Amino acid sequence: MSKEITSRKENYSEWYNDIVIKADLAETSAVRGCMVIKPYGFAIWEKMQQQLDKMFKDTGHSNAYFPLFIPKSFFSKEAAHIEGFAKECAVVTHYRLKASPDGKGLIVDENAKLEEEYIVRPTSETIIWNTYRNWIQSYRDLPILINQWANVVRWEMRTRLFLRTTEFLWQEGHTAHAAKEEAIGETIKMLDVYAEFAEKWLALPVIKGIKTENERFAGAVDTYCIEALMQDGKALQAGTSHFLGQNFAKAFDVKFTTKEGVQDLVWATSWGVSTRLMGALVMAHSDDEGLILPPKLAPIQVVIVPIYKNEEQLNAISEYALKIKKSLEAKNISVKFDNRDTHKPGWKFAEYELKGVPIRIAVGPRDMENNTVEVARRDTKEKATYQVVDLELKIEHLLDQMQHNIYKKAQSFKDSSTYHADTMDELVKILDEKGGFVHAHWDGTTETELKIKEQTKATIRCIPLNNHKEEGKCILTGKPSSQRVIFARAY
RNA sequence: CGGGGCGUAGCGUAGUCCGGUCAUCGCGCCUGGUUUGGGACCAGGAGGUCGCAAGUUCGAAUCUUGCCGCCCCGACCA
Repeated sequence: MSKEITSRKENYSEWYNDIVIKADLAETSAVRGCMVIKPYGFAIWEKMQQQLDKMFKDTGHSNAYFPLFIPKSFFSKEAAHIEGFAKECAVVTHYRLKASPDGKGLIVDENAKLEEEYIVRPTSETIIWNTYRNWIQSYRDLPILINQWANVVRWEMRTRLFLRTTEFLWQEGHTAHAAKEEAIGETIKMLDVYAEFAEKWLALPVIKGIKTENERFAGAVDTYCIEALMQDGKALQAGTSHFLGQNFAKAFDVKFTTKEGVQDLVWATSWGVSTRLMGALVMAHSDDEGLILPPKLAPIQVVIVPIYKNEEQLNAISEYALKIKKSLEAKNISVKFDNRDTHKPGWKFAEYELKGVPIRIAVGPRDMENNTVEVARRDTKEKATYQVVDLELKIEHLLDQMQHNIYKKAQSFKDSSTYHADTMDELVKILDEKGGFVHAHWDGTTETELKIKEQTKATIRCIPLNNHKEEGKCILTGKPSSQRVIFARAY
């Protein structure tokens, strides 16, 4: 967390909420723990969706849709999975209301009690696997590579805008395969898709890794994840990809006939990212002036603000500005020309900075005389005067440069916030003073992991993929360890 | 669900201990004028069941009880 941020607000959550709300991304709703995603915020989510959807399709997936309600009986088939979600499910028990006898409003009609309750999906594995059973008979039916864009509900005890809301939007991929290796390949492939998306689009460096048994998704054999670091030194899981083995096939009796004519259980994966990515975006890049959006996700990439003294001047500038707007749009750059006369230029500058618009172009009479514009970039706050000739090429280049710069900045923050600890004291000291990712030896047991969590509030975020082997001793128990794992306090 | 804090105009707030011209101030909003290269200025104006309900009292934003909601910390979790 930068000094400016700490000085501005004692509490990081408050600072974060402040930006989310003031930048017009979202607000809390009357519904417990839910949020209203406002148009500007949703436009960013749509940009993410678009790109992810493209990447899913490029890797052979199709979209489909499954019901919001899951019969309770479906939900009680995979034991580990159920245990993981049972304590945070919204349950539908009735299907009708009636007028209250006292004449005040409505009450639940007890005569309309459902014979079997429905669970509002906390995730769709169960209903999807119940459906896949009917779709799969032969190896010829495999693989099934489906993604769903949906909302899910988890009745979490504690909620935070974007990071953990009761209802959230996400995509969940659910695939079925004939061979174990193929399913594992799919799991890794989608993890790579997420990592590429995070780095190239969110401008967010991530660590790809595998979760410990303790942190694993309920019902999975292996859970892979991408972990990102926020500016306050806390980690955020930004995406997961699970190898489900044959757990769901067993639970839902999904068998197929192999080429050799024998019955076998299918192999499964599931993977997802959610509106939590919006939270990651805010917490990774914002500064005290507000949001900083990577150009690739900015709903408005360039805003043109006219500076004028009277209507006549505005008309002249408008003509000048609209020409620029057109030339930029020809390069597929999204441009807003803000000619509102209800706000002054200074007000608009601050407003668009708060909203994270990457580039601001100011045009006034002085520029018209000189054939120039003033270009201000959000990430560094640098201002420069540009000649109008080939402006679209310069802006296009600048947007690329900014995308890269925002990533670089986050990366150097991540690098400088990554530490090694060889004792518990060191771990605690680093976590208390700086936060960040801490590489440390661990004996591989859940027991030790939980003890460390109890003492430090840090969890093992992941065991990095392609982790280099290194002999050492567990920082808690001193037992031998063959590699370091990543500890951090997390959201 | 535990611990802490809070609820007064669209937003942010003073006032609450010690009940009585107390409904304060700033931003925003409306009207008029002057302004416009970093959140303009002046003048005038509109806007409030003081979260809800009951109680104490001659009198309640203020005291009591109950309820509701929000924020932070914890447990839980993407």
